[in-house]
Amino acid sequence: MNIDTEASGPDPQAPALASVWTRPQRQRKEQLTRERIVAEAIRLLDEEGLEALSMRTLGQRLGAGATSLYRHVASKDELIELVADAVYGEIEVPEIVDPSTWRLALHAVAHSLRMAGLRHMWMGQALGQVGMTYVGPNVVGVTARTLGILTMAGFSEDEAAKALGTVSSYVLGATAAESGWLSALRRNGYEEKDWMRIIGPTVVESVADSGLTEFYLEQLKRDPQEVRMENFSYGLDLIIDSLQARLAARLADTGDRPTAESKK
Amino acid sequence: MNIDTEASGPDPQAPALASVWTRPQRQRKEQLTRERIVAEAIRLLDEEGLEALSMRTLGQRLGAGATSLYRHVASKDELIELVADAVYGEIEVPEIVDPSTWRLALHAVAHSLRMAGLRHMWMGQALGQVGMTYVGPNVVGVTARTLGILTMAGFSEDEAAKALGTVSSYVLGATAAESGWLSALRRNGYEEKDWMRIIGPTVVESVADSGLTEFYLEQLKRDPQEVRMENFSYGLDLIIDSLQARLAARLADTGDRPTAESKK
DNA sequence: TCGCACTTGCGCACAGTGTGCGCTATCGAC
DNA sequence: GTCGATAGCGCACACTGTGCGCAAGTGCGA
Repeated sequence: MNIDTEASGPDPQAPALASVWTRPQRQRKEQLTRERIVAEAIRLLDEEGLEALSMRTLGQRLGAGATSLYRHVASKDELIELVADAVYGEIEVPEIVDPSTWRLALHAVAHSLRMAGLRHMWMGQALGQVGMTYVGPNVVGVTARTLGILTMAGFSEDEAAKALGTVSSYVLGATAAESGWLSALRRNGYEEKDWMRIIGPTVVESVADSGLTEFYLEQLKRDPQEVRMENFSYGLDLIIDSLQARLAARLADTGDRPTAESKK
Repeated sequence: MNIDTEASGPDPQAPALASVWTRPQRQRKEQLTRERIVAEAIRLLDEEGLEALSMRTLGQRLGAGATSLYRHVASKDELIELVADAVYGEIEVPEIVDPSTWRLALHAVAHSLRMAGLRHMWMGQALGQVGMTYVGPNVVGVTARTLGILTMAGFSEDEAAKALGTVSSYVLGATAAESGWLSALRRNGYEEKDWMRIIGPTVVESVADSGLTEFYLEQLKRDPQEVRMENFSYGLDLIIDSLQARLAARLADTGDRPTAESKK
């Protein structure tokens, strides 16, 4: 019997089949990889928020022990960096052909970034936790491509960098505030509209002596989502308008066509 | 002996003196108050950063047990809200008399906010953690006074609110990025200059295919602190310039003097 | 003056965290 | 078939926020 088992088994096909089915079982359990870990982390974060992300629960969701993750990820902070960079991978930077469309392109990037931030409402917290200036490949990619748009449009490299810095600071700040607000609401089980009705009076009272009450009361009647979008666009336009003015001044000085000098 | 002890003690002065010196000892230990807790928390945060703030160490610094703090503060999150609001208390909003100086005033508020954020480099993280849109008295105060400046200058309430939202999103985003960057450096024991020299080549390599290398290399030679300040001012001017343009357009339409209509 | 209610502080305990260490399987190459 | 490498895991440690119940002290009414 022992010999049988070793040689070919009682039923020659059984062990072969067993080994075929047991070996993949390990692999069917879809070996832990950095990609799988990051993907599942994002799913967990989207569902439960940043404070719910622990190595133990993440491991559990992957059918693995907590410490197994450390074979692929050096620390929780590193994982957060990876996850943040992955979100930047969702950002779309349009390939522009006509440099004069830089305005639209920049708009698109900004809105894409905002939408990513709102899809993953933990993004603001995560960036704060991790330093906000790590250099992941996707971040670098988005940055480089957007800078490309601006230099093609005629901005100097120096000004393009400053401009992009301004836009992304604004977008990140605004989006962090928005998503922080929204997730705070959700954590307390409120709907956006209800909350407005509850906190509204308090806010109004607080600023009563500034004579601003009517305006705030007016705000409460509108669709909050629409208001947020409008506010965001307002600020973005403010910045882009100024950029356009500077670009015009610059081009008037040199008298150059933008495409001629920078489109290599 | 028992009777002695009860009546007046072996040495009559000893117990009296003891009670005199032991009772104040409790009060000398400067009773725990919310203010003291918040102040010490800020000190701890400034010295050691957000991740070093634990109820136990904070209690220890105050000569108290960890759970004693909970008599004055509902939770750690609430403490962070208090601490964040306290920082807003450091912001200076100039009292303006001439409405046309709104530009300068807004500049001053923005820079004051940035400086507060850099003085307390944990501020960005804290705001992210706590929702960023809580309504503490100091936040409300700064907001209301700044809105006052803008409406006095001639902005409608609607536009003043949007404008302030834009500015503070930008400032918070930019400052969070700056302080995140700086504290990440400090955590790893680098000086700003050293780091630039270390990471510089990597960044340059990353964006090499965009042909932006010369510019980045140039950046590395300058004083980083000055560069950061310049970048911040660039973005702020971008926004304020646009605001001025909108205000001019608005006033041209109505033909009103700003002071006449809004100065109460 | 006494006594009582009430505040303030604290120790204990619990559940949960990130992560280092060392063991055990399994896999790929010779 | 044997062996080195590597992935995964259990255990353990130090540490976290915070609920609970008890002790000490305070101020107020009788």
